[in-house]
Amino acid sequence: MPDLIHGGDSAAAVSSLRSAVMLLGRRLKHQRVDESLSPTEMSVLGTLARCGSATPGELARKEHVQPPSMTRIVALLEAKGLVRLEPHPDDRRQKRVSQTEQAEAMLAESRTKRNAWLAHLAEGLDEDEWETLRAAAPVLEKLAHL
Amino acid sequence: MPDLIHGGDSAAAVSSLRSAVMLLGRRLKHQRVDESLSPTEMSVLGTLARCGSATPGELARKEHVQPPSMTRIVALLEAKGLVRLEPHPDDRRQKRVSQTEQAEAMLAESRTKRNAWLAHLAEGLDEDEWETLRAAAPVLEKLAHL
DNA sequence: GTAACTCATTACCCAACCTAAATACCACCC
DNA sequence: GGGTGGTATTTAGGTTGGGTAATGAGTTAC
Repeated sequence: MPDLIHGGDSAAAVSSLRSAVMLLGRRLKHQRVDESLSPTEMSVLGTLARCGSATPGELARKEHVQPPSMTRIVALLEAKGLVRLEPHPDDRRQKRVSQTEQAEAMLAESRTKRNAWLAHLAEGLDEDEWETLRAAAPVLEKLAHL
Repeated sequence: MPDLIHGGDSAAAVSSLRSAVMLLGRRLKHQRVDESLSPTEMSVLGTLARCGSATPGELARKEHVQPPSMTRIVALLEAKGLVRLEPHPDDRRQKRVSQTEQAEAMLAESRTKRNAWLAHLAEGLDEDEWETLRAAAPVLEKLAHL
């Protein structure tokens, strides 16, 4: 078993990580900024904010969703005016997706509300625990994208 | 804004945490030990392993799921022989749910497979990053249950 | 003993994915 | 240049894991 490439008791950590991530994910689903936006739609907007613009296929890969799902998500976002669709300059099969100014504004508002919710939750954590979490956030993000 | 009860730039951490948790959760959904078991069903078995036994209502609260959903989940688990249902000794409205030996065996196997998957993923992480994650796991779990 | 509450359940519904197949396009080779 | 294989997106249809509302059975308080 190639499990203990990293020392110690990773079994417990993995198990704990898995259940915590799933549970937190379920709860986060209910904490939407805009009721009409699904968690994945939010996530796509976040990705676009970081990457500038991308094709539907790229987005599907980054979000680990199948292409047809991304098509629908992008279509919904466009209908809400949060995303712009342009033809790809080099390849007419592809499209370029980029966020609108409206999306930026919404993301800002979103960040504020999420902060409030998580800060409220984090009141049950002491300063050390929160610091641990802050350190882990980027690692978790890296792991999720591997 | 009651966001900065803890110093620094929690906004970025929160945002990062949220998207990472959602993305990882989506990927974990596909990494099932037993194809016929949903993530929440697995989670319920885990909870039962820790707590011994519980009523459907207690389980629903712990998993942050509505009671009717837990009824269905428990029924499915029972049909698969992973869980036992007994009448509650003191209150005939309630029931006691406890895991079977079969469930314990499955959980053990599950732990092995998940380890393999996550260890594989974690090969993209260096030792320090993995250590950070190990430290964060219990905190994340605490947070998820707050 | 009845009113009010709680636990579990039943019946029905919906959202967010998926797979398979179709369409449009590019790139290579003869 | 025309066919052939491969890729990007979309369309169509299905599954699943939850949710809400309403019901039934049992308990507790008055």
